[in-house]
Amino acid sequence: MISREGGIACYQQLSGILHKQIEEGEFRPGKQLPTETELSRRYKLNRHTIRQAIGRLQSEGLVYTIKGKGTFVANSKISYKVSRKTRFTTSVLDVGLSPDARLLDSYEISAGSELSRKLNIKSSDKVVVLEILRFVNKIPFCHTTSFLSSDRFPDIQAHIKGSFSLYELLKKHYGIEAMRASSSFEVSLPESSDMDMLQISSKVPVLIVKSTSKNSKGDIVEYCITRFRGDLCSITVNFNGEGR
Amino acid sequence: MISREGGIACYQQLSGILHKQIEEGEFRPGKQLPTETELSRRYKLNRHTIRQAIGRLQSEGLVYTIKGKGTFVANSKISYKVSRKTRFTTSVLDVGLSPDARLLDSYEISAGSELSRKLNIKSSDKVVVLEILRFVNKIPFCHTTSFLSSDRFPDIQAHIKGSFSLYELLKKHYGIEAMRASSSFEVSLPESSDMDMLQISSKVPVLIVKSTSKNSKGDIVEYCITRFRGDLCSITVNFNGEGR
DNA sequence: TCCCTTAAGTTGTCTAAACATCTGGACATG
DNA sequence: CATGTCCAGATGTTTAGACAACTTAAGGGA
Repeated sequence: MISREGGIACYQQLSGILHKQIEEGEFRPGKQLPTETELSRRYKLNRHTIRQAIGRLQSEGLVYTIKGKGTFVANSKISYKVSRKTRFTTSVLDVGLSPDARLLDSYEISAGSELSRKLNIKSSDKVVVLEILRFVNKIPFCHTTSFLSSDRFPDIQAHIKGSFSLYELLKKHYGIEAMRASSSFEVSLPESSDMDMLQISSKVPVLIVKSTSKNSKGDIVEYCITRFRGDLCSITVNFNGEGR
Repeated sequence: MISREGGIACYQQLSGILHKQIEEGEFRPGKQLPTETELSRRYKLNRHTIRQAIGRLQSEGLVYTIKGKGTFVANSKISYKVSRKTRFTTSVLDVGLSPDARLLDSYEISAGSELSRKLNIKSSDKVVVLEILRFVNKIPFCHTTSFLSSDRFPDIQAHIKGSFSLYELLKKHYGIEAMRASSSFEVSLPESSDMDMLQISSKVPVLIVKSTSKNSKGDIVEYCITRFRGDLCSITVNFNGEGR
Protein backbone atom coordinates (compact mmCIF):
# COMPACT_ATOMS: atom_id res chain seq x y z
CA MET A 1 0.00 0.00 0.00
CA ILE A 2 2.66 2.49 1.05
CA SER A 3 5.69 2.65 -1.19
CA ARG A 4 9.09 3.48 0.26
CA GLU A 5 10.84 4.01 -3.04
CA GLY A 6 8.76 6.43 -5.09
CA GLY A 7 10.34 9.43 -3.43
CA ILE A 8 6.96 10.56 -2.08
CA ALA A 9 6.83 10.84 1.71
CA CYS A 10 4.84 8.12 3.46
CA TYR A 11 2.63 10.61 5.26
CA GLN A 12 1.72 12.25 1.97
CA GLN A 13 0.80 8.93 0.45
CA LEU A 14 -1.33 8.08 3.47
CA SER A 15 -3.13 11.42 3.57
CA GLY A 16 -3.83 10.97 -0.14
CA ILE A 17 -5.30 7.51 0.49
CA LEU A 18 -7.49 8.71 3.34
CA HIS A 19 -8.52 11.80 1.36
CA LYS A 20 -9.69 9.58 -1.48
CA GLN A 21 -11.53 7.18 0.83
CA ILE A 22 -13.40 10.06 2.46
CA GLU A 23 -14.21 11.61 -0.91
CA GLU A 24 -15.55 8.32 -2.18
CA GLY A 25 -17.78 8.00 0.85
CA GLU A 26 -15.95 5.13 2.52
CA PHE A 27 -16.06 7.16 5.71
CA ARG A 28 -19.27 9.15 6.08
CA PRO A 29 -19.46 12.62 7.70
CA GLY A 30 -19.53 12.31 11.47
CA LYS A 31 -18.12 8.80 11.41
CA GLN A 32 -14.92 8.01 13.25
CA LEU A 33 -11.75 7.21 11.39
CA PRO A 34 -9.65 4.26 12.56
CA THR A 35 -7.59 5.23 15.61
CA GLU A 36 -3.99 6.26 15.22
CA THR A 37 -2.71 2.99 16.66
CA GLU A 38 -4.99 1.01 14.35
CA LEU A 39 -3.76 2.94 11.29
CA SER A 40 -0.23 2.47 12.57
CA ARG A 41 -0.72 -1.30 12.60
CA ARG A 42 -2.57 -1.39 9.30
CA TYR A 43 -0.08 0.60 7.24
CA LYS A 44 3.05 -0.45 9.14
CA LEU A 45 3.97 3.15 9.92
CA ASN A 46 4.97 4.86 13.13
CA ARG A 47 2.19 6.65 14.97
CA HIS A 48 4.07 9.89 14.53
CA THR A 49 3.92 9.49 10.76
CA ILE A 50 0.20 8.72 10.97
CA ARG A 51 -0.25 11.96 12.88
CA GLN A 52 1.48 13.95 10.14
CA ALA A 53 -0.99 12.54 7.62
CA ILE A 54 -4.02 13.26 9.80
CA GLY A 55 -2.67 16.76 10.47
CA ARG A 56 -2.92 17.50 6.77
CA LEU A 57 -6.50 16.27 6.58
CA GLN A 58 -7.31 18.54 9.51
CA SER A 59 -5.87 21.55 7.75
CA GLU A 60 -7.86 20.70 4.66
CA GLY A 61 -10.97 20.75 6.81
CA LEU A 62 -11.75 17.17 5.91
CA VAL A 63 -11.62 15.79 9.46
CA TYR A 64 -11.55 17.04 13.02
CA THR A 65 -10.18 15.37 16.12
CA ILE A 66 -11.29 15.41 19.74
CA LYS A 67 -8.67 14.65 22.32
CA GLY A 68 -9.37 11.39 24.04
CA LYS A 69 -12.11 10.41 21.59
CA GLY A 70 -10.83 10.12 18.08
CA THR A 71 -10.79 11.60 14.59
CA PHE A 72 -14.04 12.18 12.73
CA VAL A 73 -15.03 13.07 9.20
CA ALA A 74 -16.19 16.69 8.95
CA ASN A 75 -19.36 17.90 7.34
CA SER A 76 -19.19 19.80 4.10
CA LYS A 77 -18.50 23.51 4.12
CA ILE A 78 -21.12 26.15 4.75
CA SER A 79 -21.53 28.43 1.76
CA TYR A 80 -21.43 31.92 3.22
CA LYS A 81 -22.45 34.76 0.93
CA VAL A 82 -21.34 38.36 1.05
CA SER A 83 -22.24 41.29 -1.14
CA ARG A 84 -22.80 45.01 -0.67
CA LYS A 85 -25.94 44.50 1.36
CA THR A 86 -26.00 40.99 2.80
CA ARG A 87 -25.06 40.47 6.41
CA PHE A 88 -24.34 37.53 8.65
CA THR A 89 -27.86 36.89 9.94
CA THR A 90 -29.59 36.99 6.56
CA SER A 91 -26.82 35.03 4.86
CA VAL A 92 -27.01 32.16 7.33
CA LEU A 93 -30.81 32.07 7.35
CA ASP A 94 -30.69 31.90 3.54
CA VAL A 95 -28.99 28.52 3.58
CA GLY A 96 -31.44 27.16 6.13
CA LEU A 97 -29.22 27.28 9.21
CA SER A 98 -29.70 29.09 12.51
CA PRO A 99 -27.44 32.05 13.28
CA ASP A 100 -26.58 33.39 16.71
CA ALA A 101 -24.23 36.00 18.11
CA ARG A 102 -22.67 37.00 21.40
CA LEU A 103 -21.09 40.33 22.27
CA LEU A 104 -17.82 39.40 23.91
CA ASP A 105 -16.54 42.86 24.74
CA SER A 106 -16.88 46.53 23.94
CA TYR A 107 -14.43 49.30 24.78
CA GLU A 108 -13.00 52.57 23.58
CA ILE A 109 -9.48 53.34 22.34
CA SER A 110 -7.59 56.11 20.56
CA ALA A 111 -7.51 55.64 16.81
CA GLY A 112 -3.76 55.75 16.23
CA SER A 113 -2.22 55.90 12.79
CA GLU A 114 -3.60 52.77 11.15
CA LEU A 115 -7.21 53.07 12.28
CA SER A 116 -7.32 56.77 11.58
CA ARG A 117 -6.38 55.98 7.99
CA LYS A 118 -8.93 53.17 7.74
CA LEU A 119 -11.77 55.25 9.19
CA ASN A 120 -10.65 58.55 7.75
CA ILE A 121 -10.56 60.35 11.12
CA LYS A 122 -7.89 62.05 13.22
CA SER A 123 -5.47 59.74 15.01
CA SER A 124 -6.36 61.34 18.33
CA ASP A 125 -10.07 60.61 17.83
CA LYS A 126 -11.77 57.95 19.92
CA VAL A 127 -12.84 54.65 18.41
CA VAL A 128 -15.38 52.16 19.75
CA VAL A 129 -14.29 48.53 19.48
CA LEU A 130 -16.88 45.75 19.43
CA GLU A 131 -15.91 42.11 19.66
CA ILE A 132 -18.60 39.72 18.49
CA LEU A 133 -18.56 35.94 18.29
CA ARG A 134 -21.00 34.46 15.81
CA PHE A 135 -22.42 30.94 15.74
CA VAL A 136 -24.06 28.72 13.14
CA ASN A 137 -26.16 25.94 14.59
CA LYS A 138 -24.57 26.61 17.99
CA ILE A 139 -21.08 26.06 16.55
CA PRO A 140 -18.58 28.97 16.72
CA PHE A 141 -18.25 30.20 13.15
CA CYS A 142 -16.43 33.51 13.11
CA HIS A 143 -15.09 36.27 15.32
CA THR A 144 -15.52 39.91 14.35
CA THR A 145 -13.72 42.97 15.67
CA SER A 146 -15.53 46.15 14.61
CA PHE A 147 -14.16 49.68 14.75
CA LEU A 148 -16.44 52.73 14.62
CA SER A 149 -15.82 56.38 15.28
CA SER A 150 -17.05 57.34 18.77
CA ASP A 151 -17.96 60.85 17.63
CA ARG A 152 -20.27 59.63 14.89
CA PHE A 153 -21.95 56.99 17.02
CA PRO A 154 -22.31 58.32 20.55
CA ASP A 155 -23.55 55.87 23.17
CA ILE A 156 -23.29 52.95 20.79
CA GLN A 157 -21.87 50.80 23.58
CA ALA A 158 -25.08 51.27 25.54
CA HIS A 159 -27.30 50.48 22.56
CA ILE A 160 -25.43 47.40 21.39
CA LYS A 161 -26.20 45.40 24.53
CA GLY A 162 -29.10 43.12 23.82
CA SER A 163 -29.20 44.06 20.16
CA PHE A 164 -28.97 41.32 17.59
CA SER A 165 -27.52 42.94 14.53
CA LEU A 166 -25.09 45.84 14.42
CA TYR A 167 -26.45 46.94 11.06
CA GLU A 168 -30.04 47.13 12.23
CA LEU A 169 -28.80 49.20 15.15
CA LEU A 170 -27.02 51.66 12.86
CA LYS A 171 -30.15 51.97 10.78
CA LYS A 172 -32.63 52.44 13.63
CA HIS A 173 -30.68 54.61 16.02
CA TYR A 174 -28.52 56.61 13.67
CA GLY A 175 -30.45 56.41 10.41
CA ILE A 176 -27.45 55.06 8.54
CA GLU A 177 -27.54 52.25 6.02
CA ALA A 178 -24.07 50.71 5.98
CA MET A 179 -22.96 49.03 2.76
CA ARG A 180 -19.84 46.96 2.22
CA ALA A 181 -17.36 48.91 0.11
CA SER A 182 -14.37 46.58 -0.03
CA SER A 183 -13.13 43.41 1.58
CA SER A 184 -9.71 41.81 1.61
CA PHE A 185 -9.13 38.08 2.03
CA GLU A 186 -6.14 36.49 3.72
CA VAL A 187 -5.19 33.11 5.08
CA SER A 188 -3.37 32.28 8.28
CA LEU A 189 -3.08 29.70 10.99
CA PRO A 190 -5.00 30.50 14.17
CA GLU A 191 -3.51 32.46 17.01
CA SER A 192 -4.18 31.05 20.46
CA SER A 193 -7.16 33.40 20.92
CA ASP A 194 -8.65 32.04 17.68
CA MET A 195 -8.20 28.49 18.90
CA ASP A 196 -10.04 29.30 22.13
CA MET A 197 -12.92 31.24 20.66
CA LEU A 198 -13.52 29.24 17.50
CA GLN A 199 -12.78 25.93 19.21
CA ILE A 200 -10.31 24.68 16.64
CA SER A 201 -6.91 23.03 16.75
CA SER A 202 -3.73 24.73 15.64
CA LYS A 203 -3.86 22.93 12.29
CA VAL A 204 -7.10 24.46 11.00
CA PRO A 205 -6.46 27.62 8.96
CA VAL A 206 -8.51 30.76 9.46
CA LEU A 207 -9.87 32.95 6.67
CA ILE A 208 -9.38 36.60 7.57
CA VAL A 209 -11.71 39.13 5.96
CA LYS A 210 -11.09 42.85 6.50
CA SER A 211 -14.01 44.98 5.38
CA THR A 212 -14.79 48.66 5.06
CA SER A 213 -18.40 49.85 5.04
CA LYS A 214 -19.68 53.19 3.81
CA ASN A 215 -22.98 55.00 4.03
CA SER A 216 -24.97 56.10 0.99
CA LYS A 217 -22.93 59.31 0.68
CA GLY A 218 -19.65 57.41 0.62
CA ASP A 219 -18.42 58.25 4.12
CA ILE A 220 -16.67 55.43 5.92
CA VAL A 221 -18.90 54.02 8.63
CA GLU A 222 -17.11 50.97 9.91
CA TYR A 223 -13.92 48.96 9.58
CA CYS A 224 -14.04 45.36 10.74
CA ILE A 225 -11.85 42.29 10.83
CA THR A 226 -13.59 38.91 10.77
CA ARG A 227 -11.80 35.63 11.33
CA PHE A 228 -13.68 32.61 9.93
CA ARG A 229 -13.08 28.94 10.62
CA GLY A 230 -11.47 27.77 7.36
CA ASP A 231 -12.75 24.25 7.76
CA LEU A 232 -16.38 25.33 7.99
CA CYS A 233 -16.92 27.88 5.29
CA SER A 234 -16.58 28.87 1.72
CA ILE A 235 -17.27 32.56 1.18
CA THR A 236 -19.02 33.66 -1.98
CA VAL A 237 -18.84 37.22 -3.28
CA ASN A 238 -21.42 38.59 -5.65
CA PHE A 239 -20.29 41.42 -7.87
CA ASN A 240 -23.66 42.57 -9.08
CA GLY A 241 -24.48 45.60 -6.98
CA GLU A 242 -27.70 44.45 -5.35
CA GLY A 243 -26.36 41.10 -4.31
CA ARG A 244 -28.02 37.95 -3.15
CA MET B 1 12.25 31.70 28.50
CA ILE B 2 10.12 28.61 27.89
CA SER B 3 7.85 27.61 30.75
CA ARG B 4 7.02 23.97 31.30
CA GLU B 5 4.29 24.53 33.83
CA GLY B 6 1.84 27.02 32.33
CA GLY B 7 -0.01 24.33 30.42
CA ILE B 8 0.89 25.98 27.10
CA ALA B 9 2.83 23.74 24.75
CA CYS B 10 6.49 24.63 24.31
CA TYR B 11 6.22 24.84 20.54
CA GLN B 12 3.37 27.33 20.86
CA GLN B 13 5.36 29.47 23.23
CA LEU B 14 8.33 29.39 20.87
CA SER B 15 6.33 30.23 17.76
CA GLY B 16 4.86 33.13 19.72
CA ILE B 17 8.32 34.38 20.67
CA LEU B 18 9.63 34.15 17.11
CA HIS B 19 6.45 35.72 15.74
CA LYS B 20 6.94 38.69 18.02
CA GLN B 21 10.62 39.04 17.17
CA ILE B 22 9.85 39.06 13.47
CA GLU B 23 7.03 41.56 13.93
CA GLU B 24 9.28 43.85 15.89
CA GLY B 25 11.88 43.73 13.15
CA GLU B 26 14.50 41.71 15.00
CA PHE B 27 14.71 39.53 11.91
CA ARG B 28 14.33 41.52 8.69
CA PRO B 29 12.58 40.15 5.56
CA GLY B 30 14.91 37.92 3.60
CA LYS B 31 17.20 37.37 6.55
CA GLN B 32 17.89 33.88 7.79
CA LEU B 33 16.52 32.70 11.11
CA PRO B 34 18.85 30.78 13.44
CA THR B 35 19.16 27.18 12.28
CA GLU B 36 17.08 24.48 13.89
CA THR B 37 20.04 23.09 15.80
CA GLU B 38 20.96 26.56 17.01
CA LEU B 39 17.42 27.23 18.25
CA SER B 40 17.44 23.78 19.82
CA ARG B 41 20.54 24.70 21.83
CA ARG B 42 19.33 28.18 22.68
CA TYR B 43 15.90 27.21 24.01
CA LYS B 44 16.87 23.77 25.36
CA LEU B 45 14.23 22.04 23.23
CA ASN B 46 14.39 19.07 20.93
CA ARG B 47 14.81 19.78 17.25
CA HIS B 48 11.47 18.15 16.60
CA THR B 49 9.78 20.66 18.88
CA ILE B 50 11.58 23.51 17.14
CA ARG B 51 10.26 22.23 13.84
CA GLN B 52 6.68 22.27 15.12
CA ALA B 53 7.10 25.93 16.04
CA ILE B 54 8.63 26.82 12.67
CA GLY B 55 5.88 24.86 10.93
CA ARG B 56 3.32 27.23 12.40
CA LEU B 57 5.25 30.28 11.24
CA GLN B 58 5.36 28.79 7.76
CA SER B 59 1.61 28.33 7.70
CA GLU B 60 1.16 31.88 8.83
CA GLY B 61 3.24 32.95 5.86
CA LEU B 62 5.76 34.63 8.11
CA VAL B 63 8.74 32.53 7.05
CA TYR B 64 9.71 30.09 4.33
CA THR B 65 12.34 27.38 4.37
CA ILE B 66 14.63 25.99 1.70
CA LYS B 67 15.88 22.48 2.15
CA GLY B 68 19.59 22.43 2.78
CA LYS B 69 19.81 26.19 3.23
CA GLY B 70 17.69 27.43 6.09
CA THR B 71 14.62 29.33 7.18
CA PHE B 72 14.09 32.90 6.06
CA VAL B 73 11.73 35.73 6.95
CA ALA B 74 9.14 36.25 4.21
CA ASN B 75 8.30 39.52 2.56
CA SER B 76 4.97 41.13 3.26
CA LYS B 77 1.95 40.00 1.31
CA ILE B 78 1.10 41.24 -2.15
CA SER B 79 -2.22 43.05 -2.15
CA TYR B 80 -4.09 41.55 -5.07
CA LYS B 81 -7.25 43.34 -6.16
CA VAL B 82 -10.30 41.88 -7.86
CA SER B 83 -13.51 43.48 -8.98
CA ARG B 84 -15.93 43.04 -11.87
CA LYS B 85 -13.45 44.30 -14.42
CA THR B 86 -9.92 43.98 -13.05
CA ARG B 87 -7.79 41.08 -14.16
CA PHE B 88 -4.48 39.58 -13.15
CA THR B 89 -2.19 41.58 -15.43
CA THR B 90 -3.62 44.99 -14.62
CA SER B 91 -3.92 44.22 -10.93
CA VAL B 92 -0.28 43.27 -10.59
CA LEU B 93 0.96 46.20 -12.69
CA ASP B 94 -1.09 48.49 -10.44
CA VAL B 95 1.01 47.66 -7.40
CA GLY B 96 4.24 48.15 -9.33
CA LEU B 97 5.21 44.52 -9.84
CA SER B 98 5.82 42.58 -13.02
CA PRO B 99 3.29 39.91 -14.02
CA ASP B 100 3.93 36.91 -16.24
CA ALA B 101 2.00 33.85 -17.32
CA ARG B 102 2.61 30.45 -18.85
CA LEU B 103 0.05 28.19 -20.50
CA LEU B 104 0.69 24.78 -18.97
CA ASP B 105 -1.88 22.78 -20.84
CA SER B 106 -5.08 22.98 -22.88
CA TYR B 107 -7.47 20.17 -23.69
CA GLU B 108 -11.11 19.32 -24.26
CA ILE B 109 -13.45 17.27 -22.07
CA SER B 110 -17.15 16.50 -21.75
CA ALA B 111 -18.93 18.85 -19.39
CA GLY B 112 -20.48 16.30 -17.02
CA SER B 113 -22.98 17.23 -14.36
CA GLU B 114 -21.07 19.79 -12.31
CA LEU B 115 -19.55 21.82 -15.15
CA SER B 116 -22.79 21.77 -17.12
CA ARG B 117 -24.49 23.42 -14.14
CA LYS B 118 -21.69 25.94 -13.70
CA LEU B 119 -21.60 26.91 -17.39
CA ASN B 120 -25.30 26.44 -18.03
CA ILE B 121 -24.81 24.01 -20.92
CA LYS B 122 -25.75 20.38 -21.60
CA SER B 123 -23.71 17.76 -19.80
CA SER B 124 -22.78 16.13 -23.10
CA ASP B 125 -21.37 19.41 -24.46
CA LYS B 126 -17.65 19.82 -24.90
CA VAL B 127 -15.63 22.09 -22.65
CA VAL B 128 -12.20 23.59 -23.25
CA VAL B 129 -9.89 23.48 -20.24
CA LEU B 130 -7.00 25.91 -19.95
CA GLU B 131 -4.37 25.58 -17.26
CA ILE B 132 -2.35 28.72 -16.65
CA LEU B 133 0.42 29.38 -14.17
CA ARG B 134 0.90 33.03 -13.25
CA PHE B 135 4.00 34.70 -11.84
CA VAL B 136 4.74 37.90 -9.96
CA ASN B 137 8.34 39.04 -10.21
CA LYS B 138 9.26 35.59 -11.57
CA ILE B 139 7.79 33.88 -8.48
CA PRO B 140 4.90 31.43 -8.98
CA PHE B 141 1.84 33.20 -7.61
CA CYS B 142 -1.29 31.32 -8.64
CA HIS B 143 -2.56 28.52 -10.83
CA THR B 144 -5.77 28.91 -12.80
CA THR B 145 -7.92 26.25 -14.41
CA SER B 146 -10.42 27.82 -16.81
CA PHE B 147 -13.46 26.12 -18.30
CA LEU B 148 -15.19 27.49 -21.40
CA SER B 149 -17.84 26.07 -23.71
CA SER B 150 -16.24 24.70 -26.89
CA ASP B 151 -19.30 25.58 -28.95
CA ARG B 152 -19.20 29.23 -27.98
CA PHE B 153 -15.46 29.59 -28.46
CA PRO B 154 -14.38 27.48 -31.41
CA ASP B 155 -10.65 27.19 -32.00
CA ILE B 156 -9.81 28.90 -28.76
CA GLN B 157 -7.02 26.41 -28.16
CA ALA B 158 -5.31 27.58 -31.32
CA HIS B 159 -5.72 31.25 -30.45
CA ILE B 160 -4.56 31.02 -26.84
CA LYS B 161 -1.02 29.97 -27.71
CA GLY B 162 1.20 32.98 -27.55
CA SER B 163 -1.54 35.18 -26.20
CA PHE B 164 -0.95 37.01 -22.98
CA SER B 165 -4.35 37.55 -21.49
CA LEU B 166 -7.39 35.32 -21.86
CA TYR B 167 -9.70 38.29 -21.50
CA GLU B 168 -8.11 40.27 -24.29
CA LEU B 169 -8.44 37.21 -26.46
CA LEU B 170 -12.16 36.89 -25.74
CA LYS B 171 -12.58 40.54 -26.55
CA LYS B 172 -10.61 40.60 -29.80
CA HIS B 173 -11.53 37.28 -31.35
CA TYR B 174 -15.06 36.78 -30.10
CA GLY B 175 -16.14 40.33 -29.30
CA ILE B 176 -17.06 39.40 -25.75
CA GLU B 177 -16.28 41.45 -22.69
CA ALA B 178 -16.20 39.05 -19.75
CA MET B 179 -17.05 40.44 -16.32
CA ARG B 180 -16.70 38.71 -13.00
CA ALA B 181 -20.14 37.79 -11.65
CA SER B 182 -19.34 35.93 -8.45
CA SER B 183 -16.37 34.45 -6.64
CA SER B 184 -16.17 32.04 -3.75
CA PHE B 185 -13.23 31.89 -1.35
CA GLU B 186 -11.99 28.80 0.41
CA VAL B 187 -8.93 27.71 2.30
CA SER B 188 -7.04 24.46 2.12
CA LEU B 189 -3.63 22.94 2.38
CA PRO B 190 -1.88 22.34 -0.93
CA GLU B 191 -2.23 19.13 -2.87
CA SER B 192 0.99 17.71 -4.26
CA SER B 193 0.37 19.35 -7.64
CA ASP B 194 0.05 22.73 -5.88
CA MET B 195 3.31 22.15 -4.07
CA ASP B 196 5.08 21.44 -7.36
CA MET B 197 3.64 24.27 -9.39
CA LEU B 198 3.59 27.01 -6.76
CA GLN B 199 6.86 25.87 -5.19
CA ILE B 200 5.61 25.75 -1.63
CA SER B 201 5.89 23.32 1.24
CA SER B 202 3.00 21.30 2.57
CA LYS B 203 2.54 23.75 5.43
CA VAL B 204 1.63 26.82 3.38
CA PRO B 205 -2.14 27.11 2.88
CA VAL B 206 -3.64 27.92 -0.49
CA LEU B 207 -6.47 30.36 -1.09
CA ILE B 208 -8.91 28.88 -3.58
CA VAL B 209 -11.06 31.29 -5.58
CA LYS B 210 -13.78 29.93 -7.84
CA SER B 211 -15.18 32.55 -10.20
CA THR B 212 -17.94 32.80 -12.75
CA SER B 213 -17.78 35.41 -15.51
CA LYS B 214 -20.64 36.64 -17.63
CA ASN B 215 -20.92 38.77 -20.74
CA SER B 216 -22.86 42.02 -20.88
CA LYS B 217 -26.11 40.16 -21.56
CA GLY B 218 -25.72 38.00 -18.50
CA ASP B 219 -24.75 34.72 -20.22
CA ILE B 220 -22.10 32.67 -18.48
CA VAL B 221 -18.82 32.92 -20.34
CA GLU B 222 -16.28 31.21 -18.12
CA TYR B 223 -15.89 29.28 -14.90
CA CYS B 224 -12.43 29.19 -13.37
CA ILE B 225 -10.69 27.91 -10.28
CA THR B 226 -7.60 29.79 -9.12
CA ARG B 227 -5.33 28.56 -6.39
CA PHE B 228 -3.21 31.31 -4.81
CA ARG B 229 -0.19 30.96 -2.55
CA GLY B 230 -1.63 31.92 0.85
CA ASP B 231 1.69 33.19 2.12
CA LEU B 232 2.10 35.67 -0.72
CA CYS B 233 -1.20 37.40 -1.15
CA SER B 234 -4.07 39.20 0.37
CA ILE B 235 -6.99 39.52 -2.03
CA THR B 236 -9.09 42.67 -1.97
CA VAL B 237 -12.60 42.80 -3.36
CA ASN B 238 -14.20 46.06 -4.36
CA PHE B 239 -17.96 46.14 -4.29
CA ASN B 240 -18.46 49.31 -6.26
CA GLY B 241 -19.34 48.22 -9.76
CA GLU B 242 -16.56 49.86 -11.71
CA GLY B 243 -13.80 48.72 -9.45
CA ARG B 244 -10.17 49.63 -9.23
C1' DT C 1 41.62 27.63 -15.20
C1' DC C 2 37.97 24.45 -15.07
C1' DC C 3 35.54 20.60 -13.39
C1' DC C 4 34.81 16.99 -10.22
C1' DT C 5 34.81 15.13 -5.66
C1' DT C 6 34.36 15.57 -0.98
C1' DA C 7 32.85 17.13 3.33
C1' DA C 8 30.26 19.89 6.43
C1' DG C 9 26.03 22.05 7.43
C1' DT C 10 20.99 22.36 6.93
C1' DT C 11 16.30 20.82 6.38
C1' DG C 12 13.07 16.58 5.54
C1' DT C 13 11.41 12.13 7.00
C1' DC C 14 10.90 8.22 9.91
C1' DT C 15 11.18 5.26 14.09
C1' DA C 16 10.98 4.33 19.14
C1' DA C 17 9.62 5.50 23.57
C1' DA C 18 7.77 8.00 27.31
C1' DC C 19 4.55 10.82 29.77
C1' DA C 20 0.47 14.13 29.90
C1' DT C 21 -4.33 14.90 29.21
C1' DC C 22 -8.87 13.80 28.08
C1' DT C 23 -13.12 10.48 27.39
C1' DG C 24 -16.14 7.00 28.62
C1' DG C 25 -17.46 3.14 30.94
C1' DA C 26 -17.07 -0.17 34.80
C1' DC C 27 -17.28 -0.45 39.47
C1' DA C 28 -17.59 0.50 44.36
C1' DT C 29 -19.59 3.36 47.86
C1' DG C 30 -22.87 6.09 50.10
C1' DC D 1 -30.25 5.75 42.70
C1' DA D 2 -26.59 9.11 42.71
C1' DT D 3 -21.93 9.97 43.06
C1' DG D 4 -17.12 9.39 43.06
C1' DT D 5 -13.08 6.54 41.76
C1' DC D 6 -10.44 4.06 38.82
C1' DC D 7 -8.86 2.21 34.51
C1' DA D 8 -8.40 1.36 29.59
C1' DG D 9 -8.04 3.65 25.42
C1' DA D 10 -7.58 7.76 22.68
C1' DT D 11 -5.08 12.00 21.31
C1' DG D 12 -1.27 15.73 22.54
C1' DT D 13 3.48 16.80 23.50
C1' DT D 14 8.29 16.00 23.99
C1' DT D 15 12.71 13.66 23.64
C1' DA D 16 16.41 10.88 21.27
C1' DG D 17 18.44 9.14 17.37
C1' DA D 18 19.07 7.84 12.62
C1' DC D 19 19.30 8.45 7.77
C1' DA D 20 18.02 10.93 3.35
C1' DA D 21 18.26 14.92 0.37
C1' DC D 22 19.93 19.27 -0.67
C1' DT D 23 23.31 23.49 -0.59
C1' DT D 24 27.57 25.43 -0.32
C1' DA D 25 32.28 25.87 -0.19
C1' DA D 26 36.83 23.98 -0.13
C1' DG D 27 40.21 21.22 -2.23
C1' DG D 28 42.35 18.28 -5.75
C1' DG D 29 43.28 16.67 -10.37
C1' DA D 30 43.09 17.30 -15.35
